[in-house]
Amino acid sequence: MALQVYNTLTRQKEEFTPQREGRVGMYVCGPTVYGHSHIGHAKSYVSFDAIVRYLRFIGYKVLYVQNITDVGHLTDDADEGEDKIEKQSKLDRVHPMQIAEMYTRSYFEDMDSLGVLRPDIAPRASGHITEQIEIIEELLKKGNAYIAHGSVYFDVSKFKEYGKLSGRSVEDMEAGSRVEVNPEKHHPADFALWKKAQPEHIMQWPSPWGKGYPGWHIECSAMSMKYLGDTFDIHGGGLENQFPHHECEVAQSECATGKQFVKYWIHNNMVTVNGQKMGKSLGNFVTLKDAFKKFDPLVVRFFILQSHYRSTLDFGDEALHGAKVGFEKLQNTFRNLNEEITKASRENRTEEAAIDLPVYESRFRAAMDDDFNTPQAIAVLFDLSRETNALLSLETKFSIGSLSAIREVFRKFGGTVLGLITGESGVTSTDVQLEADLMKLLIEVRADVRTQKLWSLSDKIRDGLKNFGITLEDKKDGTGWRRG
RNA sequence: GGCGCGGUACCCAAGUGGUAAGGGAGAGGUCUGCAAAACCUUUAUGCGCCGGUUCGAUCCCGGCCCGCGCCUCCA
Repeated sequence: MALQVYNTLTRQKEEFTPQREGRVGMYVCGPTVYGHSHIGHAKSYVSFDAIVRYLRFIGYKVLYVQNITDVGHLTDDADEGEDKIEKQSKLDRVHPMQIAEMYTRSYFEDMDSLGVLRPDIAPRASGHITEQIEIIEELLKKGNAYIAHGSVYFDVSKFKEYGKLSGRSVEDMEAGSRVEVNPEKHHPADFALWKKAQPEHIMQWPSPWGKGYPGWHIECSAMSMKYLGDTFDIHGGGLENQFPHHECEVAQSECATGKQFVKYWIHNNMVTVNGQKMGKSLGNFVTLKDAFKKFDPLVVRFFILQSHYRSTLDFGDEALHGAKVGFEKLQNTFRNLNEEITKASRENRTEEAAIDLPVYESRFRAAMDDDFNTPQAIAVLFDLSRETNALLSLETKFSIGSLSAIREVFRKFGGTVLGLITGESGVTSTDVQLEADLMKLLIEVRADVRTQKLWSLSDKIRDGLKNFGITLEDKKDGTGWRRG
C-alpha cells in the first residue's frame, strides 16, 4: 500500500508520487514574526514535522523550505492596513528588523522544544525582495498585473482558473464582500503585489515603480520557486490561508511561469479553545511559552499528534492532562525496557520473547500511509506498549536480543517518525552522573531502612524526593526512580 | 448570502457497508508494608435527529437540527 495524501486541489486522497523519483520538494508557510508563537503554530508545525519525518523515513530525500515572514503582512484587508512587523516595532520603539529577529529566535526556540526538526532552508521575505520584484515584472510583462499610483496589483480577471484551489468563484465573493473596496483596484478580488510606501514607512525598498514594499502573497511564490523550482511537490499551510493567500500564490505563480505551481496542497486544521477558533485577532490565544509552564513540550506534541492534522483540535486542561498521563505511560514502558536491557546485558539469557514485531510495523506504516494518520499510529504504539509491559512483568527473563528488537521498533516509530521518544542517554553530563550516584545511594539507604521495617523513615525519603519532582517505584527486584 | 467542515461513551479522539481503535477518567481484581508503576477484567446494543437505498448503515443518499471555519489579518 503506497502513501495516500489528501490533496486540497482535488479534494481527495491521492497516491503520492513526487515529480522526481526519490525526492520531495516541500514548502510550508512559516510564521509572521511579530509576536510569540502560540498553540496554533504548534499544531501546524508539529503536523508538518511528522509528515516530513515520515517521508524521510520511507526513503525520500526531502528538501523542506519554510519561510519567515518579516515584511509585507498587513494588519487589515490584504491591501490596506499597516504592516504587522512595523506596527509592533512602533509599539516597542525598536527597529522592525529587531522585532523580526527577536520573534524568529523565539519561534525556533519553541519549535526546538516541541521536537520540530528545523527546515532545511528558512528564507526571510526581506532577503528576497529582488526575486519578488522579478516575478512582479514578469506578471506586468504578461499583462496579468497593472500599476496604480505606484502600487502594483494582480489582475484576477486575467487568470480564469482563479478559485480552483479554494473552490470559490470571483462572482461569489463579490456578493459577500464585507470590506470596502480599495478604489485603486480594478476588481475587488485583485490583490496587491507591491505597495507604494509613504515616506514615514520604515521598511521600504527601491523598485521599478518607486519606493515601496512587497505584498504578502508574493513572498511565498518567490521563495518557494527559488529553492524548489517552478513546480514542486508539496505546499503546506494552515486551512485559513487556503483563501486568499494560497489561491493568490497559485494565480501569480502559474501566470508568471505558465506551469503548474504545486502538485499536492496539504492544509492542516485549526486549534480551538472551548470550541472557538483560536486566533491572534481574537485574543484568546495561548502562547507556547505559557503552555510550557504547565505542560512539557513533548506532552503538547503528543497531544497534537493524537488527533489528525485535518481535524480541529480543542485545547483544554482536561484533555492536556489526559495526554500527559498517556504520554508518560509510553515513556515508562520505554524506560523500563531500557532498564531491563541493561540488566540483560549483564546476564546470560537465552529466552526469546514471542512478540510479532513485523505486525506492529506494518500496522504502524499502514496508519501513516493513510494520509499521515498519527492518532492511529500512536494507538499501535500503545498496543506495543501494553504487550511489552506484559512481557516485562513475567517471571521469564528475556534475552538482550529480543528486548533490543522491541526497543528498535519504539525508537523507529516513536522516535524517528513521531519524535515522541527521545533521550535515553548516550551522553551523560557530570551533573546527570552525580544525580544518578546520589539517587543510587539514597535508594540503598532506604532499602536498608525498609528491611528494618522503618516505614515512616522510608516514606519520608520517598515523599521528600517527590517534592523535588522525583518519583520512586518499589518493584520486586529493586527500586526505580524517575523525574515527574 | 456564497463556499466548506464537523456532530462517536464522563473527557480527548480514530474508524469501517456486516455490527464500534487508542488515551484519560471510573469500577473490580492481581502484585505490594503502604504508595507508585504495571498487568487482567469491566464501562457506547450505540456513533445529532428523521426518512431512503441495502440481506444489513455509525459509515451511502435526501431532509432537518446544532456547532465551527473561510469569504478581512491569522498556523
